[in-house]
Amino acid sequence: MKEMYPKNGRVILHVDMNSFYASVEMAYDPSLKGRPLAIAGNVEERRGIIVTCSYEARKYGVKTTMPLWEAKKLCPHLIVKKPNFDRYRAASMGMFGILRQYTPLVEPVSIDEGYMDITDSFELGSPIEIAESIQKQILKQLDLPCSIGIAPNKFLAKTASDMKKPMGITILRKRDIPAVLWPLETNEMHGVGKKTAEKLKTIGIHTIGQLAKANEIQLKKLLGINGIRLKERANGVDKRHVDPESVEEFKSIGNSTTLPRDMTNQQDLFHILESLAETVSIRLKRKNVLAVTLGITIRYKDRKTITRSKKLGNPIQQKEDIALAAKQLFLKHWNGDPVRLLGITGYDLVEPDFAYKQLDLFSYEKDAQKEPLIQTLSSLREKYGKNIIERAGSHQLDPNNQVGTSTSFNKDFLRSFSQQDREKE
DNA sequence: TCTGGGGTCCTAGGACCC
DNA sequence: TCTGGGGTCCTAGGACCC
Repeated sequence: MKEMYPKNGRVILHVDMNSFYASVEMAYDPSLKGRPLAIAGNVEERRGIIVTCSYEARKYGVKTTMPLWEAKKLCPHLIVKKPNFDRYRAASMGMFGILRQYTPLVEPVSIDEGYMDITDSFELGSPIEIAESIQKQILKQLDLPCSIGIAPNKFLAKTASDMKKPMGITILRKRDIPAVLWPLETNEMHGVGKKTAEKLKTIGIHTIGQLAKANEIQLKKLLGINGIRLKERANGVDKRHVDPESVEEFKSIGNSTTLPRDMTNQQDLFHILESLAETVSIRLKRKNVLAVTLGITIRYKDRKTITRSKKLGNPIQQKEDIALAAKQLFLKHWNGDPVRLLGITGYDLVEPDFAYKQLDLFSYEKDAQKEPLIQTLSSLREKYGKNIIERAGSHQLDPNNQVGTSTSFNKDFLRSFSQQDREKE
């Protein structure tokens, strides 16, 4: 087995849950199995779209991101459910807990997929045996299907896991690339979307094989550094490591919502901003970070979308501070047209003791900002920062902010977890 | 009856400093 | 008096992914 893999090479798995949200619902309610099921946001509203759907629904042409009304037209007896994120988070924790039984080198990339580096886990068996064992265990303990890709790097593992669904295990070796990868169109590649595929066509590149042999100067001019990277990937080259820490590093935390109807009234819009600010504040606290930069998103009736952001003097976390900054940005940049979506995002996230030091500098050596559109308690605090210093330094570790590694995870636990979560709200 | 909400990474221009 | 780049920060937007 070992000679299959070069001494310095790695063995990477990509584990990808199949139609995750729909599968979790089926695990909860087995009577849903074998039926066309879709999970959709905004079920009661006019703007619902399909988030995930079962394979039975896909047979009717129902697809992710399709508007709900269109999906119902294609499949009139479609079962539609609202997302239960608590359930999905619990299932996700169970899934990653299982993966960590095989190696600590597990990197979650989203709620339903992750990479593993099993190069040094061969005492557990061959890569295929390990993949089969993982797949069986996830099915047995959580009643959830997944596909697994086995390859010498992340890109190829991700590509491989996509090739057999549901419940597939696929090996993709370097030497398979010309036969398996190169005939495909470029937009089949992870990292190439509609726009990039169109651009590539303008220089005569239609397939991954053509991309693999493309002129680098031309690629760089067309796509920047990303062009070079895509050519490397097309040749099966990807040097990124599996990084178990990356899940802890948040770059931004935000919340946005499409309004039930387009709105023009400033007070109504402010109310929305206040509730978004509250959510963002809760999430910042849960992750135990403060935001140095605050941004808003405004989408107008015609779907034209702008983002505006401002770096703040003080890192913030409280909902009043977030709402204030968001309202200021909104008033400064809103053109008065009907608004379809509003969002608030915190960037440049820092931990409380870092924020404490920052605040120390800011409150004693610098003037507070000079453009208070709205005078509130919060903006006064911004000027006379002492209260904020106490607050920023006082946050405790949130016990909910822990990654689950439970090995005794099973469906019953999954149910009870979600039950508790619901009761809390 | 068009098209959600959570993110990441990259680019590019202007301000500002040296 | 007339002249130059380089580097970094901040902001806005685009592309992509799940």
